[in-house]
Amino acid sequence: MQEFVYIEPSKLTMLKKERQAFILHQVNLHNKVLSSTLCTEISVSEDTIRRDLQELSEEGKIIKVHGGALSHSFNEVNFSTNGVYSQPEKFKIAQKAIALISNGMFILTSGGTTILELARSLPPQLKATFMSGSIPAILEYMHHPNIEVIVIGDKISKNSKITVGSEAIAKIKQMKPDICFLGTNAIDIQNGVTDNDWDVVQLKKAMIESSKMVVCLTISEKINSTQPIHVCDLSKIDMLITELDATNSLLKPYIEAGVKVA
Amino acid sequence: MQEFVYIEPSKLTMLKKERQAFILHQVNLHNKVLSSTLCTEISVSEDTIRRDLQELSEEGKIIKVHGGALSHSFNEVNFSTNGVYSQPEKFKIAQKAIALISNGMFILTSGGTTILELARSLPPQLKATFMSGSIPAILEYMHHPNIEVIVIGDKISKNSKITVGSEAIAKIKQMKPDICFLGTNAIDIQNGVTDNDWDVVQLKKAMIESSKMVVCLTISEKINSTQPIHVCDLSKIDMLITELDATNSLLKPYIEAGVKVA
DNA sequence: CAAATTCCTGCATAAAGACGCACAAACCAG
DNA sequence: CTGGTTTGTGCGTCTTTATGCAGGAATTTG
Repeated sequence: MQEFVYIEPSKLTMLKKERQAFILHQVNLHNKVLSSTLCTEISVSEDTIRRDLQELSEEGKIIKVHGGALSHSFNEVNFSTNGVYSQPEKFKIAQKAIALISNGMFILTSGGTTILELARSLPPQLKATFMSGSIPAILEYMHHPNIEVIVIGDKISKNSKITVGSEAIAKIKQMKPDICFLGTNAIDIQNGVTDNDWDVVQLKKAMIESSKMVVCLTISEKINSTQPIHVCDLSKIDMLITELDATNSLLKPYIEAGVKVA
Repeated sequence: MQEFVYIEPSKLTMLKKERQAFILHQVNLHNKVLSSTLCTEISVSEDTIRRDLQELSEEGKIIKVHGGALSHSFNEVNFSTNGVYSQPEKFKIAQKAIALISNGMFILTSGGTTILELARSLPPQLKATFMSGSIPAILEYMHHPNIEVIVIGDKISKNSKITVGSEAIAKIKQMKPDICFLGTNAIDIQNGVTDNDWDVVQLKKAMIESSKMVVCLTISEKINSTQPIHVCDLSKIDMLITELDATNSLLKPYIEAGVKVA
């Protein structure tokens, strides 16, 4: 019935999931998409696009608005460093993470709000070198009196506010940090650490490979959840830090898998 | 001001949320916006702006007043409010600088409050690539809807809030930007451009060498002043932008020395 | 107080969304 | 293979939303 049945068999395999992945990628890339452009790009009806946006929105991956969709970075006003929503969980996580840091260490960090909380909570007397490509995190490190900040340069990914690309990865590979703190979007037993932004995943992979010790920070909410793109197996993780007590049953499988927990 | 000739009417569509995010950003930065300015900037009717301001005001994000809106003074953004010195002049400078930029250009900028004002004033429709090592400037570029941002990585110099060092210089040398905008600390006829931070000077030298066109931005107050470290001779400068009218006698010697003035 | 903005209230219109329905393709027992 | 079920997609119709426009009211300003 539809004309595309005969035109391009390769495009025929543009399944729903595939299409949604494409849309999500576009949103993450450009921070916004218009339904109209999408439907010409993918050659489907506006209805289908709308349904896709609807679903993605229900999954919390994008924000649907009249005429298209936006990435989350739009209404998350984490730009103002004055803690709008003070999150006690993240504070707790930050405290545990800080306990791992000693004077003179060389620390590599990813982005994300948990890392940001860590950055804010660093004790003023701490002397260390922090390296990151996350602009918000760099801002925080910069305010600290005794911390040296190394910026990883490359193109900025606007939605994650972090530099991504081959230059960034190459730079990371030259380093051998004592600890790598990873803000973690999803972690589970089967798939290990997963994420939803391809560029960020590449970066995290490099960070994990380079570092002497890899520490994942995450609120318990994200434990046992999965995102589409694989970052690393559990075996690569040295420690998992959540706001939970180490004895919490939710963490037990991870301990059994050989991950330290704090 | 300059006009942006726009070929693609489809891309002109700015989603409501997007527009409001932009407005909110402007309000937070400048602490005030005028409806009239906004409606020419975003190219929508004044009515739409008013409705946006209305909604943002109802959400408590701004304070609507006759003729525009104000930011909540308690929610201060750390950088914008640390007493930007002589802002009206810098705004004027920024406007002149923006007139030089066209869609698709690759722009290199240094740091400093004048550059920051330039970054804030970039019209939302402008599509260009900006490269900088200045964290505050990067923050601004990052919030712009259509600008790609390349971060120059290296160690952060805390007092100038910019990345400095051999890595940064090496990176700059690989580039060939269309325009280089230099925030300028001191300039005079005999010594040309001078500055007071060794690392920053090294960086600026590299920027000047790499760029097709070098534009110095400075408030007139700094004209005919000298700093200890030499950056470059006047001959390297293609254009000097101040808040003054080009006919001002203060600028005459520079014009005679072959520097364009705006 | 008068002139000029700016604001508000409808209203018109075009675009986008929601909902029901049809139909093809895939899926799945038997 | 077959007949039923599920799923995905597109098409109409109707509703909602967004935006601009026109006027009269309200306000700032000199």
